[in-house]
Amino acid sequence: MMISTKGKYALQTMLDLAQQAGGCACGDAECGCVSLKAIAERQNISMKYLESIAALLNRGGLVKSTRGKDGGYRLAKPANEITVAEIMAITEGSLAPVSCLETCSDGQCVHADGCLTMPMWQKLDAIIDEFLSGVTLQDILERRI
Amino acid sequence: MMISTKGKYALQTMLDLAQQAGGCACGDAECGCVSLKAIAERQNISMKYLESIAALLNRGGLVKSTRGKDGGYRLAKPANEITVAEIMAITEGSLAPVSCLETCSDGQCVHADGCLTMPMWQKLDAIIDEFLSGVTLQDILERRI
DNA sequence: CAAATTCCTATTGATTTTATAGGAAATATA
DNA sequence: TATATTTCCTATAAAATCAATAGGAATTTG
Repeated sequence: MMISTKGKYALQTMLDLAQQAGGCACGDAECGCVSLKAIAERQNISMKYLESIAALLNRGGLVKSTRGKDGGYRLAKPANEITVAEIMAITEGSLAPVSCLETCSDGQCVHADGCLTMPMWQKLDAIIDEFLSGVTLQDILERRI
Repeated sequence: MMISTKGKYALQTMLDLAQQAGGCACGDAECGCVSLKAIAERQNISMKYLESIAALLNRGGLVKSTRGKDGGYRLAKPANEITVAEIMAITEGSLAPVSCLETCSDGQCVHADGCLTMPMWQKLDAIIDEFLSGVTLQDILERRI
């Protein structure tokens, strides 16, 4: 499996934030602050687990957080500027199809020269990245894909 | 990671078999029988682990085996008719990018109707399969990719 | 001050990966 | 027939990763 529940939950969370934008309890239509509790309930995900995922998205700059009562998360950019590739890169670390792809790029593989299969893995990696880089949250919400 | 060492070793093994075809110790130019011991040494893989991988390839119909002294494995089809997709399907079970893709196809997911992301995962799955189905052992050996 | 929320660190249980071990069955050759 | 070599089969184990869970500190609103 390429994408674990971590990446899957992260995408669900980002989509939830995009959908709920402007519906914050604070009354400010511009705010769009959504608490993890609300997301966890709607998406049926353990809240404690979601906390660790939200922390990744926060550190990765995809969401902004507000602490304290009535706090929560909101998207750091418009939904049409956030791609699935970004979300996966932050939560899954890497989507490289084989682990040695990164070792190879880093020049750490001693067999890199004679490796017959690396060009194929590199191309597959590029194809996957190209596809996911072309899908934004907006695309998914509008069912354009 | 999408492809574990199991799939990676399986591909190495198949390439090794394709390269050594005809070079069997039995002297028969048509035989091409290669022992796991030889493959394990050349590819630097644990022989006992390779045994379990070879068993998968055998049951999957990609190789044929001969038991006993001077026995070994050989490709069940010409190298230009064996695709990487076949090898991965047999050794990795599935390359589905998310686990729920299969659950969804089986009609077991109760949220399938409203699922926003499934169409994207299905398309990604199709793209990956399409690519790997287009790469044969021969392509890799001739460095056509 | 109370309630709600994010933030932080540590731990745990389950699953998967990556083998290892020991021997049974088959085959070629001397 | 005996021996060496090889595939075949089942069981076990060590290590890594995944998927949470737990407890509380820090922050903010009212």
